[in-house]
Amino acid sequence: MAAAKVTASAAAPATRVSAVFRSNQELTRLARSGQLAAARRLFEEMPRRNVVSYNAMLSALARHGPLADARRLFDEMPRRNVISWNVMITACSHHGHVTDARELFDAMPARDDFSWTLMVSCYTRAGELGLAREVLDRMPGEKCAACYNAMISGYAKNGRFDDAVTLLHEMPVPDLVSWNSVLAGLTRNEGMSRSVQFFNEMPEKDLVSWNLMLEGYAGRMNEARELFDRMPERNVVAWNAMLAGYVHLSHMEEAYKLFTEMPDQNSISWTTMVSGYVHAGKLQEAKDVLNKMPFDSVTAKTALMHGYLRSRRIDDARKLFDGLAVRDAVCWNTMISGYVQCGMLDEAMVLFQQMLNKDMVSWNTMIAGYALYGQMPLQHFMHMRRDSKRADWSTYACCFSACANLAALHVGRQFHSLVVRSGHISGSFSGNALISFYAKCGRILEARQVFDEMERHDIVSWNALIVGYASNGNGADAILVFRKMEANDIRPDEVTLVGVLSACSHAGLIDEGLHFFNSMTKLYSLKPVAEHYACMVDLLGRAGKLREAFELVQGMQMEPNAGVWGALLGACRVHKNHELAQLAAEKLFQLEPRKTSNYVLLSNISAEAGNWNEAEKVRFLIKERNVHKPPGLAGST
DNA sequence: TATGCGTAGT
Repeated sequence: MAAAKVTASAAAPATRVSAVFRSNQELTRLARSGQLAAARRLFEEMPRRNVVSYNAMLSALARHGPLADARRLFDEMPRRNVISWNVMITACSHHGHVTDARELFDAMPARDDFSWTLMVSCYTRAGELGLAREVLDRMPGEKCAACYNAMISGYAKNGRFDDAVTLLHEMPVPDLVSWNSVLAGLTRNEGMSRSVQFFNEMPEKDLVSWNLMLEGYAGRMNEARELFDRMPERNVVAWNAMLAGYVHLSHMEEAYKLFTEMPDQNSISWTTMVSGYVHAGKLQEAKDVLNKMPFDSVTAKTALMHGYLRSRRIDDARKLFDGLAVRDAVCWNTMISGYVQCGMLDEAMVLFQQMLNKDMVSWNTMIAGYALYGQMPLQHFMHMRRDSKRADWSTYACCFSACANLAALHVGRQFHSLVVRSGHISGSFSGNALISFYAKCGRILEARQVFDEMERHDIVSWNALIVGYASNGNGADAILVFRKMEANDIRPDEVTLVGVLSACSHAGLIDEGLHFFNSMTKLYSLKPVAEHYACMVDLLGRAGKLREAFELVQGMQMEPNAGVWGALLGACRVHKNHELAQLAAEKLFQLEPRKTSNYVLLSNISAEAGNWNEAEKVRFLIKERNVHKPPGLAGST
């Protein structure tokens, strides 16, 4: 043995190096495609490993395994280079472990442009824009464009367009990616009128810019088509955006026509078709498309699995799941949630325990499932959560939000006592979730008690209490808390104002509401967003001032969203304004073509107005557009 | 060879 080793190393170091090289390539491939088990096996079997082997294995674990495993490998590595550190930071960032990411960033011996960019995007992803900006500003020398872009898209995603544009102009050479980041924020959050304006002002445009605009027109196919025809060139992404538009409207004939006309279809085009048929309730067609699909795609199979599960065809779904070569978190969660919705909690639990990379959705699904069926093996969950100790606050937060959404007061109380015993109450995360939980369950006094017992209050704590009072119809107390918050020198944010405005609305404080709304910008330098307009429409609507409400909507700087039209529609119902209801409903159907409650509301308004023809027409629309009731309420189908 | 994901699935 020893002799053979000596000969090998003396004979041809070059071949040995290339063997490691080849193994590394294979390892990288397995890591990329998510074949974690195979990657592990190869890594274990490799007679020699270099830093690249370790990095490849680390990135496989970072992307597809539990964070703890990645960390263990990172700590065991004989040698690390800057990429090892960067991969580890990425892993922490993806799992929401921002503090760990920062500790690594501070500890690393040398940083490259990548590291700085990673840290900025880690913070923006967590909504910590201030900290992200500090990192960007601290970056020595000439800052790279990617780092600026991470910050710009962080601002844009959070609706801070002025900051995004300001930073864009501070860049030595703003590239197209920077412009496109802002445009992406606009098309996804602000509606199209502002996007069009920005798009026209862009110094140059590429395919990404055009495609973002197309994506923004989703469901408004006349406008989309017009833009599509105007494009100087089209790639598969553009075609896919058009396809998604038709699919979004459940116009599957048109989608299919487009699909056959496309110059080339990629895996996303096929997946879009599969999911389109699934949402249209056409499972056979979905299955046919999937079978013809020349790519192996977890995403497409997950879509069909979802369809089966919605029709309670558990065995068909499970067969698909078992046949998957690569399983990511989404497909696990889909299968687990399918079991939960069918009341098969034991099966759900078995899968949940087998799942390696559980995320928030997995935990939420299981906890909500047990809460739904009135059981909750609390200790069991807490034991299981040991594998990622540091995320304990998030477990509690997610328990509380599950309980709150289900109004599971009793179970939530049990969690509360567990939190107290485990000492996690001091952190504001679980405390804030607890406030919201009690408030959502209508126990505002208990919410208040939690708030009073907390050591420190951040903006979220104050907001939770204000919104809590408001949603429980106690507008006066909400405003009292708001005044106290101001007295404590805490600067209100957008959420605070949503709470305050809805408090005024619930309490019938019209003048106060108008005052807060009109002085938002001046007093708190907050620009009203769609949610604030929705509150004001609600406020004016409740007071019977429908005309003022409608004028407010027409004067909006941004595209009114579904919340705004929904508030108007609700007000129309109370005050029996049939014409305006019709208009608001039309807008809602465009924005949320699949939401049953909108159709039902309009149908009811028409019926109450004695307009039976109209009511019948709306019911027909529901059938024609294949609008589905949400799963769980669907009964036996 | 390894790292900041334009479009798809919970």
